[in-house]
Amino acid sequence: MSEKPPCDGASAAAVRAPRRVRADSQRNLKTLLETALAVFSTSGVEAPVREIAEKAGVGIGTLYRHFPQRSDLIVAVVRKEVDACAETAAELAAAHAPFEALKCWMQRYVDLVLTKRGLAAALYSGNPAYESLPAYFEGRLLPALQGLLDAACAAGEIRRDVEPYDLLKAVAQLSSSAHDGDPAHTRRMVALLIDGLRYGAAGEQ
Amino acid sequence: MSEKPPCDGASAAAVRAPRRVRADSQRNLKTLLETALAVFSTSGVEAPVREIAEKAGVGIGTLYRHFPQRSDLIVAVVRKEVDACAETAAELAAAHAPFEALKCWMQRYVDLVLTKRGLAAALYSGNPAYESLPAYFEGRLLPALQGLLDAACAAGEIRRDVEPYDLLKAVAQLSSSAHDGDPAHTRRMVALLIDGLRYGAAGEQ
DNA sequence: TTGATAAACGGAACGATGTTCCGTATAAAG
DNA sequence: CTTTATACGGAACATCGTTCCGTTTATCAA
Repeated sequence: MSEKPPCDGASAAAVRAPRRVRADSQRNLKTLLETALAVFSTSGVEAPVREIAEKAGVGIGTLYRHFPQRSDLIVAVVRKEVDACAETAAELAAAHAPFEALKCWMQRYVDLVLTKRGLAAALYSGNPAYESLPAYFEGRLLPALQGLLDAACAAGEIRRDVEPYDLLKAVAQLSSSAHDGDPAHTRRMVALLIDGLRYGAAGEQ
Repeated sequence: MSEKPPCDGASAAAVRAPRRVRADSQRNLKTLLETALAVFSTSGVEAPVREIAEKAGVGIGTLYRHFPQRSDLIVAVVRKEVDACAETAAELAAAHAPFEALKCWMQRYVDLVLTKRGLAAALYSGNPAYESLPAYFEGRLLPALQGLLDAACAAGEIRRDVEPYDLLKAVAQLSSSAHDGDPAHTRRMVALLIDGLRYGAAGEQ
């Protein structure tokens, strides 16, 4: 058996010392994600991978090292966006009154849906690579919205008979039908929908 | 000016004698449509055009002469399929009792939706080439279903309070959710839905 | 029947795209 | 500083959709 210097106090068997991840690798990964988000928002998800690699100042080989398939990059970007949107909920809840936070977050969610132009095509493409995305959407976004709704309910600012899932879906539908209209209209309609939550609240006037 | 032999008794100006469409051209067009339908049903709409041309025993140039864009071929096949489905309605109405005809046609419609796997992606792709398809669906299928429903209503076999549009959409949804399930389940559920039409009919037992 | 001719055919070639491969560069560890 | 695992870069490949143009052929008039 080959002798290796002890990793630490643990038994020397099995696992070999895992070298730390190279700094440039981490940097490139971060840059690629940011660039891909920017490009996807501008040109849609069907943008060529080469364009993303170039704008990130990185070779195609590097891109493919981090994301073996084009779909992996798309999935990573979407998940990161969803994460960011979900995390916004807590921030808004801490900074505003419950209903105000809810209202702001909904507009944030509209942004999320709006910038994902062309993603629906990928989702419905039958490509197994995207199958996990809808579940991820729900898993992250539902709890976030649930928290906001609970807080607003507890404060007596909104009614209690609305399901987070229904709300999420309704807003998504309002947003997706606006692919040929102006985003301002979508925002107004969503605001109207959310205002509807105040009707019949516990602390009604 | 060049001299041309007179076309016919009409004034010699403007229109020249339009030569008849070549027989091989018509034949190739027909073959291409049939082959494309077969290939799309097997491999999905994302099948390469070259494969279709080869299986049709035709050069790519010929395919592109008839369908300048890949999307043109897809649209043509879909429209032809929709036409065929719509025309089935009249045949079934002539051959069966009203409700039986309705029931059969619905299963025919399920087939139509089922074989169009992956077409949803094209529809939602934002490609303007497919924008006209949903309207064509409604324009052809709604009247067909309307006729079957009217006949069944007149015979007192079903209730009158169901809109053709709602029915079409419901069945499509039942079918599309089956992309990961078995078609048999879809068929049973659709049959159940249609049987629901008999509840509360004029001539109820 | 036989040219003349417009129309259709066939497929090589082009450009774009996703993906692979491998020689080179370099950050981390001793 | 030397070593070495790791990551990088980009040429090269395969596969698309699409274009182009020389060749073939169905139609029509004589």
